[in-house]
Amino acid sequence: MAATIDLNLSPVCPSDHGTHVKEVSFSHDDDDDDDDLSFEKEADDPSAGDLSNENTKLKEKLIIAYDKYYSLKTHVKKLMQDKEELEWSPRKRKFEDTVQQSSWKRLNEELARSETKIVYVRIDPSDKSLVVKDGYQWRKYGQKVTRDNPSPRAYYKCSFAPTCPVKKKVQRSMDDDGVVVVTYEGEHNHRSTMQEAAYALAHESEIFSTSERMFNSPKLDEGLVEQMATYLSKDSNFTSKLAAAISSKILEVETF
DNA sequence: CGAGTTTGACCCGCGC
DNA sequence: GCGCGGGTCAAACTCG
Repeated sequence: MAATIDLNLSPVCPSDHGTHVKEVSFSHDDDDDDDDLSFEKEADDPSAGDLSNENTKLKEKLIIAYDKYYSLKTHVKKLMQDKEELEWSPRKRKFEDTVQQSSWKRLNEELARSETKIVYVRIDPSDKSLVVKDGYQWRKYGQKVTRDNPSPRAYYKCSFAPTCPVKKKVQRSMDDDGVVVVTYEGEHNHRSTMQEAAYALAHESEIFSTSERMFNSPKLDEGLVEQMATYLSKDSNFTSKLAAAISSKILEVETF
C-alpha cells in the first residue's frame, strides 16, 4: 500500500483580509489500505459573504477532520502495540529467564537510545530539495553521494533543542524518484511544534475517552472546536504539520 | 547580523 | 598498511 498525503493547500493568513477560507473540503478514501487525505482552499467570492455560515461550515469540517485524525491515531497506536508485542514477546520472555532484571532494563534503555527508524515519504519528483516536513526543526550539516545511490544523501541534526541528539539522513529512493528515504537516529527529548498543539488539544479532549464516544456524540465540545480553529489561524502550518505527522506515522508502521 | 546551507577536508571503521 | 566509503566538521557563503 502506498499512503500519500496531498499538502497542496495555501495557509490561511489572518492578516490577509483579501482572502479567507471559502471552503475546506476533506476527502477520505474509505479503503483501509490507502489513506488519502487532501485539503482544498478556494479563493473567496466577495458576494458569497455570510461569515457566520462559513464559520459553521468550517467548524463542521474541523469536527470531521478531528474525528478522522483521532480514529486514525488510535488505529496507528494499536498497530504499533501489536507489532511490538509480536516482535518482542517470545524473545523477551526467553531472554528474561536468563538475564537479570537490571541488565534487561539497561539493554532496553540502550536500544531506545540507539533507536533507528526508516520512513518513506512521497514527495514531488521534480522537487530536488530533499526537504521533509515532519514537525521538527533540522539543521543540515553535510551531504554525500553514496556508492549505491546516485542521488546525494543529506545529513541533518535536530536544531529545535540544543541538547536533542536526534539525527536524520534523507536520500531519494533508487526505485522511485518520487519517494525519499528518511532515516531517524535517536529519540527527541522534546515535543515537536505539532505535538505541542496536539498535547494542548489532548488536554481539552479528555472527555472523549474513546472514538466511539466521539462518533456517538451528537454535539462536540465547542471549546475544542474553537481551539482547533485558533490553531489553524495562529499557525499557518498547523494543517500541514498535522498531515505530515500523521503520514510519517502511517509510513513508519508500513516500514516495519 | 544571525541562522541555515554548501562543500571540500578530515576522521574512522572495515575489508583486503 | 592501504584504499575505500560513510559520516562529520568547519570555513565560506547565502538569505532574510
